[in-house]
Amino acid sequence: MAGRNLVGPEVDALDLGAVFRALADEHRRSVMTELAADRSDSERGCNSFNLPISKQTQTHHFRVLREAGLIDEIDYGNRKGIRLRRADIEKRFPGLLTLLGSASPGGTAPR
Amino acid sequence: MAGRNLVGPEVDALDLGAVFRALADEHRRSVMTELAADRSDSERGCNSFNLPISKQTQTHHFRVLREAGLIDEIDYGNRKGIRLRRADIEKRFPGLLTLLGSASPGGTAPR
DNA sequence: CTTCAGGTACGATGCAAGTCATACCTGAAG
DNA sequence: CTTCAGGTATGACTTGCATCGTACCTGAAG
Repeated sequence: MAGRNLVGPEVDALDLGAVFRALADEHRRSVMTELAADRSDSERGCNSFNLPISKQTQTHHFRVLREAGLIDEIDYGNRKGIRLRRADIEKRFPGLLTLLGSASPGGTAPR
Repeated sequence: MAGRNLVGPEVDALDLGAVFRALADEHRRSVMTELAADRSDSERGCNSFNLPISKQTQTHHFRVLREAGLIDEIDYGNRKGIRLRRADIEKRFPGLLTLLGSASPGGTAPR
């Protein structure tokens, strides 16, 4: 079976407040930074991020990211796929994903 | 007297987490959106934003914005000036201020 | 069928954050 | 001096949120 896409907000309904609230958490931001860095936008598993938190908390965080409209969650029943909504984000909030890359406080020019 | 500038973090020390946490609040984000919209970057008074909250809470919010490195607070003793750190923000997080402009969920083209 | 791993639902807990009340400080104007 | 408006400090309250424990669901492999 192809898996069902769990619902998130439409492109036009994306709220900047929800996005900032979602990105305010360290763990969620690290997930988004990883996703933004991978330009192939391949679907990833939930535990491919090595988050140092319990699985219930991971469920919570991915839900927040989805409800903010940042990722898609594909439900396969006993496992789940994560995909970045790059096109939608770039359309609604251009530059946001680039911003996530310039996170490290040593910045874009380490040398 | 010229007024003393209250201390905030240096440009290189700006933390994206603190910035997102600061912008997660509605009131602080509205202040930042107003500041970002004014390209003259003139110094503004604290009560020129018409925030529907008490003055103690306003003190709190401006402090958070300053500690995140987003604004400067100039202390005149019995009043205070607010100035956007546009250059620093653009240097460290290019595109962030533009992002604040595309906030409204009807977007850049209301009509 | 049973077993097992990945994921969710619900509830409880602990902590951070937004809010305001009271009291106090600061500088300008009478 | 006194008065007054803008701002801050401290403390209390309340809400939101990140976290986890227990229990349950789902699909795949024996």
